[in-house]
Amino acid sequence: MNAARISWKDIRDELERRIAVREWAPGAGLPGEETLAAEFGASRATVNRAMQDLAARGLIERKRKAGSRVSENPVREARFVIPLVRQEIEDTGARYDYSLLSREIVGAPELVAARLQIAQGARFLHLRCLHLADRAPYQYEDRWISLMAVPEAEEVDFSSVGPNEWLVAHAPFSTAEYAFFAAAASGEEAPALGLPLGSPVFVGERLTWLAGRPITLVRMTHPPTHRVVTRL
Amino acid sequence: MNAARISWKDIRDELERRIAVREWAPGAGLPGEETLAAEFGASRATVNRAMQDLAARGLIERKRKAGSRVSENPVREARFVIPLVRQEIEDTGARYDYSLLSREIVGAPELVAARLQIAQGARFLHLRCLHLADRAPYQYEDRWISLMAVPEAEEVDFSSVGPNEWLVAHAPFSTAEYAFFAAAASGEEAPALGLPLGSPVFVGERLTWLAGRPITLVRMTHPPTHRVVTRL
DNA sequence: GAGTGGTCTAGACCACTCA
DNA sequence: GAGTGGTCTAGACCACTCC
Repeated sequence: MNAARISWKDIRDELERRIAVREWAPGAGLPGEETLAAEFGASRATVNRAMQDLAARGLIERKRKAGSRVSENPVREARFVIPLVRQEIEDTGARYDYSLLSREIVGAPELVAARLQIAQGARFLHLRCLHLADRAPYQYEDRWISLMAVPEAEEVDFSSVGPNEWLVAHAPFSTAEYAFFAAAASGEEAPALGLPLGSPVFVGERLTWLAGRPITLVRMTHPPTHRVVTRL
Repeated sequence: MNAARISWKDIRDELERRIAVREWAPGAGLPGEETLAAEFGASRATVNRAMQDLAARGLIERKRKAGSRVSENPVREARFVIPLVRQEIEDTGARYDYSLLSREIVGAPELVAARLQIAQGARFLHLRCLHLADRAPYQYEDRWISLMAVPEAEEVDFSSVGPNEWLVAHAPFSTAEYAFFAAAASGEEAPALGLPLGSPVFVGERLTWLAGRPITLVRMTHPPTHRVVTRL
């Protein structure tokens, strides 16, 4: 035996290289798995693994009978990690602080009910919190928790543990929707974040469900210095 | 034969269900692949495929010798599709229009050079464009193209084809970095988008390289109605 | 050292889709 | 109908990591 057995990652990288240098132009067909397997001296399963990876990232499109081809419009996908605020802050080496600004049990207002597709007036726990990085406001959190879905939350005092952390540990979810957008700092957000009213803020909104039942809705507001970054 | 052979997706879904209903709590260990294979009446490779999928989505963590365990902090990953503006607009059924606002060849200013990690003053094509959806401003594009990396761009008149579309078809890239953030509309952006100066805008910034050489830097500015949405 | 996941192989059958 | 990808199997060896 001389060389190490070829890995599916090697094959993937080589295929990716050929696409990058236009050896296979966009729209052009790739050789079949069998052919490539022979070329690389690997089994078809290994080639398949490599090509599945490329397909999953949108670099190639695969169809039975038709074969594989380089995507015309590389539907590039960006992947963002969505960590807990605390982790996010501590990972930068900064000190994390948390404070609960308000806590009340109320019927869901129209806006919240509509967003979660439930009846207006359902009992909810409404929390307002602030997360700080090195004593500076990092994120203002406005959260609604369905007491129908998570009744235990009613007994919890969120003064020392953030609702996100508590929910992660106590309430599983099956589906989530996440949205990013820019907005003007509201009369609640601006003072909490120490910004002038109407400043641009970066907002992340998240909704989660378990088996169709809404669990929580949260609006996370960041100062305009905040960036969400990813590499492709 | 009675039942269809079990699929790795079936196994994945079943494992995911057990995690969702806390049959396996966060932090708890999962059975080994061999055990699960026996339970499901499948081969270890099939179970492996299912578990790899869960691991890729951050639901479980896997370690040799230690085994697999349910993630304590489900490091949920969000995946966003990054389409061409035109596609993005036309997919909503809206009419797409494009206009070139300015085109000039200049040395890279300090800010751009720093961002791309190149020498200041390198020759760049600087374009300013506007993309409209149903006649309304949708995205203001401020783009820098390295003429060293893409010399053909110098001959191209971008009055009818957007630089993004042209680049996708003519300039491959190997690495890209993408960032989202909120900002206040600048003196260039505000009038182009028909917004008051200083309005909150949603900005996407993208840098691409081919084999270490910078190709293009683009800042895409959207009105505050813009949302980037994803489902997990 | 030993257990668990990571990966490869060779062969097989199936399912989708194009012609 | 036939070609190509999708997937499963059974067995094997390797690599990492914990003890």
